This record gives sequence, structure tokens and C-alpha cells, in this order.
Amino acid sequence: MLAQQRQAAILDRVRATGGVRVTELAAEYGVSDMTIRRDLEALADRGLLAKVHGGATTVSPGSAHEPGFAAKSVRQRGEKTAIAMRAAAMVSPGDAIALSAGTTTAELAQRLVDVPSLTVVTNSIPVADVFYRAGRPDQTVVLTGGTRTPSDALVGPVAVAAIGTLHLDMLFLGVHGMSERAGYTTPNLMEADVNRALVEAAERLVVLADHTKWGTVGISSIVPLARADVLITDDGLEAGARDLLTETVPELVVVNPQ
Amino acid sequence: MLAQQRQAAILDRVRATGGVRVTELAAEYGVSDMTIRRDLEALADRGLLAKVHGGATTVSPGSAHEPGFAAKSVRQRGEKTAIAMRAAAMVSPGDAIALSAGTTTAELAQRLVDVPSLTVVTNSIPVADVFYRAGRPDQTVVLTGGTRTPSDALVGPVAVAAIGTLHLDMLFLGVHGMSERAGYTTPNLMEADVNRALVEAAERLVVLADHTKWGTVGISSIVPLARADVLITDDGLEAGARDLLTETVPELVVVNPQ
DNA sequence: GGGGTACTGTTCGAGTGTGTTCGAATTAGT
DNA sequence: ACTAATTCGAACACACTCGAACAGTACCCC
Repeated sequence: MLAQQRQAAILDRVRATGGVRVTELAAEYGVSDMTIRRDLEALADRGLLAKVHGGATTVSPGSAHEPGFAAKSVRQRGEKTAIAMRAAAMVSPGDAIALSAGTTTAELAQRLVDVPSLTVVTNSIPVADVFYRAGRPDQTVVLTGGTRTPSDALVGPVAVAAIGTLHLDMLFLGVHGMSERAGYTTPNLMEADVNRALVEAAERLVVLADHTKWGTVGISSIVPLARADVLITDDGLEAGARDLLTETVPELVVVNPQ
Repeated sequence: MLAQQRQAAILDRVRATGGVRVTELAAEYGVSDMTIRRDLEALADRGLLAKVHGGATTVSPGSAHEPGFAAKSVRQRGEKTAIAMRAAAMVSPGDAIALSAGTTTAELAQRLVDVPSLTVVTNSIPVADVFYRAGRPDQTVVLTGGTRTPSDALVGPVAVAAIGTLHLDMLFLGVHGMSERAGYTTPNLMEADVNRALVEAAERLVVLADHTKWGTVGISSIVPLARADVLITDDGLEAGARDLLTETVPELVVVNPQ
């Protein structure tokens, strides 16, 4: 068995069961403890799991599918931050806005906790947490209901129905992929439903997507590219894509992560 | 089980139910009392919980500075646990139930994670967390939406509307007070609204209230005493109150925390 | 063949987690 | 208010776990 395969198997196991022991794995794969420790170290270096005495656990307790929240937020920090800061500049005190689930919107939330009298609607528990921890009495945070996905988003008919009763000034939508043909996409069918409901409830749609999202196509389309009022991305975008987006999207904002 | 996992589990439990007992945890995880104490000490050092005589509680929101208060809340655990266990016995596989917010219902949630094919509706983030952490794919957990109260309950029109579309077999309602005149009460007006919506959505109403709740009157009434189909309490109730409840409530269940 | 790289196993001293014992401190009962 | 029952934490012993260092094996490229 290749080291690579073994490490992948270990990672699966950690994600499935929440934790593994070194001695257990060593016996199972017929290798020494030291080898398993080195595997765990390699995986921990990439932020995929957390080493602890005796074995390893998931990096943030409770992430079973698609790259976990904590792990993913390590990547492309610069781009995400720059995009979030630009988006935050579009929000004024007293606005009623919606934030979809995702790492970029969570980053944006961090930058919005100081905006007075904000009303925020979100289907993301981590995003709601950001505001809640800030504890500002003048801000209102509304969680949509629903069932919870592995990435801590709330989805399903309850969420869609809750959103249907609300009307927002602006929606900040974080997406997993965008392409000419499929538009903005996400890997989770239920999440696409909720996002579509958010789009309907909002006056203006602001999409947040760093350049790595271009060409990625999730299983489920949310809305076509042109539906966005504003698209905020970074300057890593190839020239062809940038030209196409300039023509398609009413307002294309390209930030520079410096 | 890894030490790290055990500590994470303990922390979850403290956050969900408000308190834990050393002996309880030792029996549950099959380790010695000393080990649990060391776990609690490690968590307390990181400021994640507060150690008290007999166990630990959440790191106090404000009011718990008087000596004895925190310790008492840990000791009353016996009643809560006994009530929760009795309530858990009323649930069958495949049921669709609702749990209100509160420490007693969080305790009940701990005892329901092993029930197959359960559907649970709740407006409490900690309660939802308990099921989510268990990660059973056959169970469905629906969070109602809404704004968050300091006690991590979701309230407001969004929550009420979400509940209005659902129909449950049974509601387990934790209350803050009960009295002959005011019925079951809670100190939070918005929470009373949500609880009333839950009562409407459920076929049967099961109220959970330890004996210390008798005579306490929160600012807002939920429903009159007689509206409950079952009331589960403990044997600390004074004779007069017990007689009155026996006559008023269709089914009064008195458990013995031994 | 020589040299490099990646992976693995072994050894060993240091570190960590756990159970037990026991005297002190806290709490409960009457 | 006094006594009995819990609970606490310090100290010790033991087993397990860790990581550094060194050495061996396999494979690839030149």
C-alpha cells in the first residue's frame, strides 16, 4: 500500500469517526507506530486533522464532508480578505442584508460587526456566531431555520420558507464555482435552493468569488452569471475570463490582495 | 477513547446542559474520578468552563457570583437527569418530536441521540448541537429560525412562522416557572411566543419541571397548567402542590432522583 | 555503478495520561 | 452545631506515547 493511499484512508477514517489512535492504525495497516505518526504529522501540517496525544481528531469537531470549514479557510486567505473588505465597504449603517454560508461570507461578517444598527439574515451558524459574539445590542441577527449541512449551513424547506417572508436590501452570496455555462454553482443541492430563495428576497445581489472559482462547476446551479448586480473577485483572473465577466455582469469589481 | 475527545465531549455537555457531575462523567466514560477532575481542570485552565464542588458549570454569564449558586446548580443535576430519563422513555423510534430551549431539554437530548429514525424540531442551538455531534444519518434535526437570545434559543416571528408549517407528535417543554394562577411561565416574552407556537404544532404536550419551579412566576405565561397532557417533576414537591397538580394535570409523573 | 530521494523500522530518553492512596476540605443530615 | 458522607487534590507508580536520531530498503535518474 502506498503511503499516499494510507494517509487518504486515515483521513477518511478521522472524518468518519471523529478520531483515531496511533496503535490502532499501526496494527490495521501493518506498519510501525512511527510511520503512522509521520502520516498524522503530514496531514496535520496540511491542516486536515489535529494531532493529539494518542492519535488524531478532526480539526474542528463536527465536519464530515467537503473540505471542513477550518481547513478551507487557511487557503487563499489574502484574496478572501481583500474581497471581504471591498464588500464591507458597500454596507451602510441601518442596512438589512443577507449573508449566505461560506468562508468568504464569514470573513465578511468579521468586517461588519462594527456597522451600527445592522440587520443580518443568514443561514450559516458560524456567520451568526460572529455577530452574536460581538454582542452589539443595536444589531439584529436572524438565523433562517432548517437542517444542518456538514459545513454548518441551514438548508431545506424550513429555511426556504423562512426566507420567503423576508425582504432585504442586499445579499452577499459566496459561491463554490462560476462558469459561463453553469453560472454560479454549489456542490450541495439543498444549499442551492436556499441560496436561490435568498436571491429572490434581496433587492441587490453581490457575489463574492475569488479567481480560483472560475471554471469550477458545482453540481447545482444557483443563478446565471448575469443575475448578479455586482461580482467581486481578485486580480488572479485570466484575461479571457475577465473580459467575459466584464461584458456579462453589470458591475465587475476586481480587488488587489497586494 | 482519546483524552482529547473525552474533554471535547465534556465541554459540549457542559455547554448544552449547563453543568456536569464528576461521578456521572466518570461512570459514563469508564474512567476514574481523578481523570475527570484532571479533564475539568485542563478545560478550566483554558477558561472554557468553571469548576465547582462536585463538577463543573459553564463559565458564568453574570449572575452566578454568589458562592453556592454554581455548586447548587450542579447538585440539582440529579433531578434534571431523572426527569430527562423518564421523558426519554416516552419516545419511540421514528417519532417526530419537538424540544424547547432549556437545560432540562438539553439533558433529554443527550438521552435521545440513540433513538433510531428520530425527527427533532428545536429552537435551541445547544440542543441541535447535541444531535448534530452524534452524527446519526437516520435522524433529522430541524432548527427553527429566528434571532438568538442570550440563552442560545431562537425566537421571533421567523421562528413562529417556521413552526407554524410543522406538525409534531410530541413537544417536550422545559419551563422556568409554574404556578396555579400563571400556569407555565418563562422570563422571556419572545420565547413564550415561540413556545406557544410549539404547543400548537404538537399533538401532545409534555412539560418538564423540577420541584424548584413551583411558585416561580416568569413575566410571560405560556399556557395554563391544565393544557399539559403530561407533567414530569420530581418528588421534592410539597404535598399541597402535588395534590393541586394531580387534580389539574391529566397525567402527573413524579420521578425519584434517589 | 553512484548519488539522490522517499519511505520505513528500531532504539531510547523524555513526556503524558491514568489509577490508587490518603489526609484535608466541603457539604449534608439531624 | 456536630457528625457522617462526599469530594478534593497532592503524591506516587505504572504503562503508554512521543519524537529525535540513525540505519536500512526500494526506486529513479544520470
